Amino acid sequence: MIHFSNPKLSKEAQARSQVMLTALRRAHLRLTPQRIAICNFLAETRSHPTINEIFEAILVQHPTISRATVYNTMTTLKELGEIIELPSAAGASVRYETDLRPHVNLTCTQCGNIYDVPVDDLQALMQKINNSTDFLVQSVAVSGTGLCARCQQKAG
Amino acid sequence: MIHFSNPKLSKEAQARSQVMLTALRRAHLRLTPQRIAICNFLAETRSHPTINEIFEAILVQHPTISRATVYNTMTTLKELGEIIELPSAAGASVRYETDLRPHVNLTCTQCGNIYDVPVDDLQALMQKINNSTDFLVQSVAVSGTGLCARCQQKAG
DNA sequence: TTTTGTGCAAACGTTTTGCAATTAT
DNA sequence: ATAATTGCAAAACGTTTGCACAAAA
Repeated sequence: MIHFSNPKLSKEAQARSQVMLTALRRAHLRLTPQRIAICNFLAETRSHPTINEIFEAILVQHPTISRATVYNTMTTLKELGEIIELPSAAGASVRYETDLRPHVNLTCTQCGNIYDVPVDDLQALMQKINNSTDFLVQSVAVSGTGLCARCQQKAG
Repeated sequence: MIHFSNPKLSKEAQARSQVMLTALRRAHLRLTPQRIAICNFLAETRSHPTINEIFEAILVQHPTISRATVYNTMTTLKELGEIIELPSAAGASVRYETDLRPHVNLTCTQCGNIYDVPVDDLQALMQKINNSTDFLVQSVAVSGTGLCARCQQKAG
């Protein structure tokens, strides 16, 4: 099995990238340089990048990549369940979640940053929802808005 | 105090509309026919309407209203905290929540409908998040995706 | 060699903006 | 009277699409 290891990536990032690339291969999809670059980027970032942020990051080392390819790849990875498309506000770009563990996303209304918060009983909440309705729940996203620590200080 | 009561609205809807209109007046904003029509519509619907759905509904009785006015009014009502802008998926129109009680929104991936589910311990979850981070949480939205009962039957 | 994926450019739908005319206060 | 709001049209923005070319299998 070819591994496409990238010496610039940390061990953890390499592992995460492999998971995504393996998912692609298992689906009989081709491992193009563009897809590998995108998976590597997603594996090493801890942010919640937009399509454009991914595009610009990869543009540096891969000057011919197109936005359409980034869209295509992100849609594919989403369909494979390797990433989650975060719901977004009016007109704003969609952001992607690469940490698949159940947690809460807190969006700062001032600076726009998204913070991840682990919440242990999220699974219980999801169970509760599933038991109390005839709706077949496939995913639950808990997102909060407010002010991050830094912006609270600035605002006074 | 003028009440702009609309005989076509149910008692409950009239009351809900009044709450929104009062909020506008308290903010020293003007009670235009367009704003009144929008508040009346929001008060009587149990759906999660898009800008366009609101626009088309009001167009019937108010043929000169423009989409921009609907956008303006919804932004204003949102800033006043009278409605909530629901996070949406890529490219999709924003939908609005008029039921401000804490609950979960379940979006059917098949038909796109949004269902409201009351969850009693949502307040507790919000408290927990507030206690475990230095993030000042102002609102929490729990949204789920999956299949509604009707679409489960269709899919088999 | 076959089939999938890429990159480009145009199209699309939603939302925002600027401004003159209108209207609630 | 005056200040806010409307309606229009154009622009901006994110996203999707169609297709010829390139490249992975």
